[in-house]
Amino acid sequence: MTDAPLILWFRRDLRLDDHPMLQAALATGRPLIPLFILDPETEAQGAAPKWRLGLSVAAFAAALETLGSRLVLRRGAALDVLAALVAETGATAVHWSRLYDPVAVARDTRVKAGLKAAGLEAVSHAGHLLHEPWTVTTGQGGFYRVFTPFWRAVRGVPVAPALAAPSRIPVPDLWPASERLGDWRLGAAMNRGAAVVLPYQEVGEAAALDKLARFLAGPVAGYATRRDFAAEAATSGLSENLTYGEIGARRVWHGGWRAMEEAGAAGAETFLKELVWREFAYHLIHHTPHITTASWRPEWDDFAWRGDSRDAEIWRRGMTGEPFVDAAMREMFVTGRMHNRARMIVGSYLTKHLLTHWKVGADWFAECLTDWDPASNAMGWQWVAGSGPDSAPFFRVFNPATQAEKFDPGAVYRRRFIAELSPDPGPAALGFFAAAPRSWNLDPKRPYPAPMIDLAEGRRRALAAYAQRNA
DNA sequence: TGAAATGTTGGGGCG
DNA sequence: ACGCCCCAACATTTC
Repeated sequence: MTDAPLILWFRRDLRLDDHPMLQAALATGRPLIPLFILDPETEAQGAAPKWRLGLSVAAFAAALETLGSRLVLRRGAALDVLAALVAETGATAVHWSRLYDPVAVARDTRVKAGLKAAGLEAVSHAGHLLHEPWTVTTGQGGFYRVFTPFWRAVRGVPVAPALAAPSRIPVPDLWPASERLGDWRLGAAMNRGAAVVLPYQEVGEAAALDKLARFLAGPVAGYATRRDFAAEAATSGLSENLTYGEIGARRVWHGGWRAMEEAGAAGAETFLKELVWREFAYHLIHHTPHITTASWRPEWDDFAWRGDSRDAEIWRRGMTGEPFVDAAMREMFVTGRMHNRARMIVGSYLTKHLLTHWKVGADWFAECLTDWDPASNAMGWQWVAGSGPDSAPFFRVFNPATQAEKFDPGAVYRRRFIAELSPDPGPAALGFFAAAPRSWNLDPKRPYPAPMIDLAEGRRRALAAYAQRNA
C-alpha cells in the first residue's frame, strides 16, 4: 500500500513556479491530487473574471499534464467537495495557498474547521503576496494606513526567494473522477463578448513568465516616465496573471529588483512600487475587510452619493461624450483591462462629476475586468472617491479633457477605442460594438454623443456637495 | 498619482 | 532715465 495522498486545493495560485504550497506538499513525498473547485463563492464572480478564470484553469490543467499529473475539477460547496474527495481517495490532508479577502477568508475558515473536525490535516500556505499582511507593522505594532511609509517599510524587508517549478509531481494510484471544464460554462455570461476579448488575453504561467522577461528586458527602463501615457505599451501587463496566480508576486519582485540593481533603472523602482501597491491593498483588506463593502472612512457613508442611475448606465456604456472617459470604458469592455491612469479618470468622473457611489463603479469593474482583484479594486475605488485610507481628497477632481491633453497627446488612445472619432476605426474600436449587448442598441455610424455634463459645471456641483457635507 | 484661482515677479514696450 | 502698465511665467493657495 502506498502513502495516503494529499489534496492540493488550487484557487488563485494556478502555477507551478514560485509556489510554497506545492513545494511543501512535494517535500512530504506523498502522492498529490491537484484540485480546483467551482464553489458558490467563485460562481458569484463577474462575467469577465469568471470567464478569464476558465482560461486560466485550462492552462494550468494542461501544464500539470505535461508533468504527468492532472487537475481534478469538482463543483459544489468547498467543504462538501473536499469531504467527498477525501472519502474517495483516502487523502488525509488538504493544502492551499492563503487568500485574504473577506469572502475567501470566511469560506476558508469554515473549511479548515470542518476538515479538522473530521480529523484531517488542513494546511494553509503563503504564496499570493510578498509578505503576509500581519507581518508588516508600524513602529507602534499597528498596520499602515498610508502608502509611503508602508513602501519604506516593505522596501527593506527581504522577500522570500521564488522557488523553482518542480520537474515531477507524484501521482495517486487511481485518479478520482473529474468534471469537464466546458460543462461549467464559465463564459456563459460573456455572451458574444468572449470572442472579442479573447485576443487580448495572455493566459497561463508560460505566457506570464515570458511577459515578465520581455518587460524586464526593455520597457521597465522607461517605466517611470512612460507608464502614464495611455496609448503606450509601457507597462508590464501582468495584472491579469497576478490575479489568478499564473505568476508569483515574489518572482516578479525579484525580477524587478535585479533590473534595478543591474541597470540602475529608475523605472524598475517605480515598477516595484506598483507591485507594493498591490501588497498595500492586501494589507488593507486584511486589517480592514470592510473596505470591500463600505466606505473605509465611515463619515463618507453619510455623503449624498447617488446610487445606480441612468447616468451611471451611460458611463458604463462608454457614451458620456467625454472622449478619454469613453475610450477607457470601451477599452475595458473590449480588452478586459484598462490603463491605470484611465482607471483614475473614469473613477473620478463617476464619483465626482456624476456624484455616484464608488460601489457602482467597483461593481462594474468586477463585472468587466479580466484582471479583477478584490483588494486592488476596493482600494482603488475608495482612493479615487476620497473615502479610503491615504486617498485622494474629494476635492481633487480630475479634468478628463486636461488629462487627455497630458497623457494622450495626439488622441491615439481615444481614437483606438472610439470608432466614432476615426474615419477608419480599428479592430479595438469596432470590437466594442461587437461585444456590447444588443439591448444597448449601439451603432458605430451614429455620431459621437455630446458631453452628458459640462465639465466645469460637474466640478462645481461636486465641490458644492463636498462643501455641504462639511457644513 | 489635480485643477483652478489667486498672488508674485520680472522683462519689455511705451510715453 | 524713469515709472507705469501689461502679461507671461511661475509659485502659492484653495477647493
